[in-house]
Amino acid sequence: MVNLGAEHENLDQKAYLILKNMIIDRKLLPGDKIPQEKLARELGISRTPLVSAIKYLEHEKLVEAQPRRGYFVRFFTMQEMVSIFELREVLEGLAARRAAHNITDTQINRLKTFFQQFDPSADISDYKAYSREDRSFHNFVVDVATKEFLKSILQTFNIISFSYQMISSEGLVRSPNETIHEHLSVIKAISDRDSDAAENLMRQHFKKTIATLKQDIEDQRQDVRMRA
Amino acid sequence: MVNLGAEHENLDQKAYLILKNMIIDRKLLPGDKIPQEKLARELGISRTPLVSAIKYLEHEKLVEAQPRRGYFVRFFTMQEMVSIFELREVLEGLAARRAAHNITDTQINRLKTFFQQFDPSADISDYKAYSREDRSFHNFVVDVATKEFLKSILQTFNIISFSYQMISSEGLVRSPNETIHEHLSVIKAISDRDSDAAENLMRQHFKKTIATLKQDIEDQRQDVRMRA
DNA sequence: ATATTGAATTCTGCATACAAAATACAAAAT
DNA sequence: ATTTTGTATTTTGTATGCAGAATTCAATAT
Repeated sequence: MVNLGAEHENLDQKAYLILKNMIIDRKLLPGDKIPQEKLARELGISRTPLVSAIKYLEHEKLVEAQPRRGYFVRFFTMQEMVSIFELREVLEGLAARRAAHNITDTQINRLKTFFQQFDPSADISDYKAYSREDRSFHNFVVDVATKEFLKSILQTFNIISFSYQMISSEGLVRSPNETIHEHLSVIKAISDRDSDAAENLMRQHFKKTIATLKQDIEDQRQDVRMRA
Repeated sequence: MVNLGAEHENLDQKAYLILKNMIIDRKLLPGDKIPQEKLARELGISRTPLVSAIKYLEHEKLVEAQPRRGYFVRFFTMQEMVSIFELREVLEGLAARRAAHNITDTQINRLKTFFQQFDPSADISDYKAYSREDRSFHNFVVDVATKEFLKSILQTFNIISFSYQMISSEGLVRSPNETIHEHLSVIKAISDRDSDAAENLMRQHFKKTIATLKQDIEDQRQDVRMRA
């Protein structure tokens, strides 16, 4: 018998994934109202599962409810982006620690391939590719850490970070040539199964990003809302 | 005009809070199926907002969906409880750091009143009162830290910890006489606005609890499910 | 020209309806 | 006595219906 455990994926879930992607891909921009009737028609479903999906996203803080007025894609202020990175700092710090503790030899081999395509001593100009690798790398660490709760929370914040691409190019706060050494050192610590180092290095990595973010806010000195 | 900003609280939200309390108060036990029709009738609402509420709780991992079969109050294994405390360690560590940074003089005065009713040198026997104080204290720190995301995530895990009271008496993993000194030292660090110390002490506090939890698991050496 | 009012329209929040799936249970078969 | 089968009942997942709130927009007043 094939695929006994086949997921009965309901419309909620489908609508949820589609909506989420619309936000990530910026088909829906921050501030936009979510047109229930229209969207439901486009997706060929009724409002019921769509509303369900919207409420998932409300819980993830990607969407904001205005009672009796509707649901809107959320704005994030720079200050909120700092909060998100602070959360990622401690959560991915924990993930790195768990990963160092749990990782298998096979996973170590895979881990060591991350960022191999980039030469740290040269000028890394393909921001898009680097950004993609960055995202995969962080997701991989979380996967290895393998704690359900941690994973589900982090997915949300990861998405927020990366979906706000306008912070700077391709969602990267700092340049590849600056971060690649940090990435490589985290990879080394996890591969060495050194939990303490893994957590500390990951946190340092984020602390530096947060410092840069805060500096950017200082430099701009406006109450900049993060519309493109 | 009075209470202009009155919240238009919808039935979703009401049902959500009621359900959550039913789980915390153990009116609904882990493993129990959530009876939609019956509950809706009891609450005097239709299934629509109730299902909405249930799905909130599913997202918070307090409830588990079995497609086409219904929703069930989740079981947590001891291992999962350890994961939850690991999360609380890093998240409340961050909260303590932020609290030390943000706290006002008024808040410091309030903070210092926590645990005053207990004498650290005597034998603290009222576990129930201590447990309540413990919970208020942790919530207060999170409130002072005041970051929306952090707060909303932590509320969930706090509730999971405390709703699983059977771990030991009143949800306390360790005895009051053991933890009160740690609580007082966290209070001091935050009052002194020493961010680093606040984070470290809070993390140490949790690390010890986690160690005790793990030891308990060793001692029991069974795949104990956490039904009362 | 701008502000105000009020009817027409749209949309939300909730209840209800209903088909398909799951469950319970009784009767028949082993 | 246990297992199997078939039927009745319950419950889920989704669509639809509807009252009332919000919004729009044109007509009137300032």
